Amino acid sequence: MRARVERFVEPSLLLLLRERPLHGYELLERIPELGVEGRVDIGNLYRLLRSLEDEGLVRSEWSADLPGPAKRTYELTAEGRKLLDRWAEALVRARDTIGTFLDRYNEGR
Amino acid sequence: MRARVERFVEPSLLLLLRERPLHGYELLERIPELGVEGRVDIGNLYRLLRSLEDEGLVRSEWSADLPGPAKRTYELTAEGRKLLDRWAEALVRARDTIGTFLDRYNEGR
DNA sequence: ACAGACATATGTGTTTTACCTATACTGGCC
DNA sequence: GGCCAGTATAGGTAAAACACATATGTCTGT
Repeated sequence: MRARVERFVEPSLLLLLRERPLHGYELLERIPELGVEGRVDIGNLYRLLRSLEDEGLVRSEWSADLPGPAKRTYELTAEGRKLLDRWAEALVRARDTIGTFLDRYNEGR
Repeated sequence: MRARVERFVEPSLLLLLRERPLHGYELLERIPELGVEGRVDIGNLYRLLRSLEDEGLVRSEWSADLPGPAKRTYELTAEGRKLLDRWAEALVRARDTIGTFLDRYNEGR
């Protein structure tokens, strides 16, 4: 699809996990709260979570206590928290950039 | 590199070409005006221009008149103009989404 | 004659994204 | 008891996007 802005899933996961530990499927359900456009692919979401874990940005364990299917609960590490802070800075800059773009767009009509 | 917002080159080309026809190398030089972070790969920029042309979003021809090395000058088509308008709408939504994200980020400190 | 800036272009490997399939547990319904 | 839908995690794979490198040719200044 054309005219989409991407790369928003990773910071969304980090922000949601800063608030409290969640498992993958819950993250999938909550991401729309943050205004992410289009559906997030669940397969890629699990892969992303595992790669974040490999890099020490999140930590997980199986939650044997919870009812229902086996759930892996993720929580943010101190490193992950730092990455979220860097994402927030990047997003502030991105918002400014978009503003500059739109001002110039609106000048030409 | 982590914590970057991407996918900004295509709308930038369309916006610059709406203002006036330019050739690839000029586009490369002007993109930073729009606040795009990081350097844009020149090879991919030429490829993107040709794929935009294949889709009828821009039109080009060799400018034999201009001095210096052979230059291919691009101009925006009506279709390209429409795509730019859709990009502008998408970017307005993206800016709002970033705002929502940052509000929630700042709530948690 | 050579170096450096201008200009376009291709090759290629990696990362990201989209789409599809597989597996398994649980609850409600008939 | 059998079935289905919803919950939950995960892998396979092809396409698209991106980064990095190389090739080719023109023109300007020294």
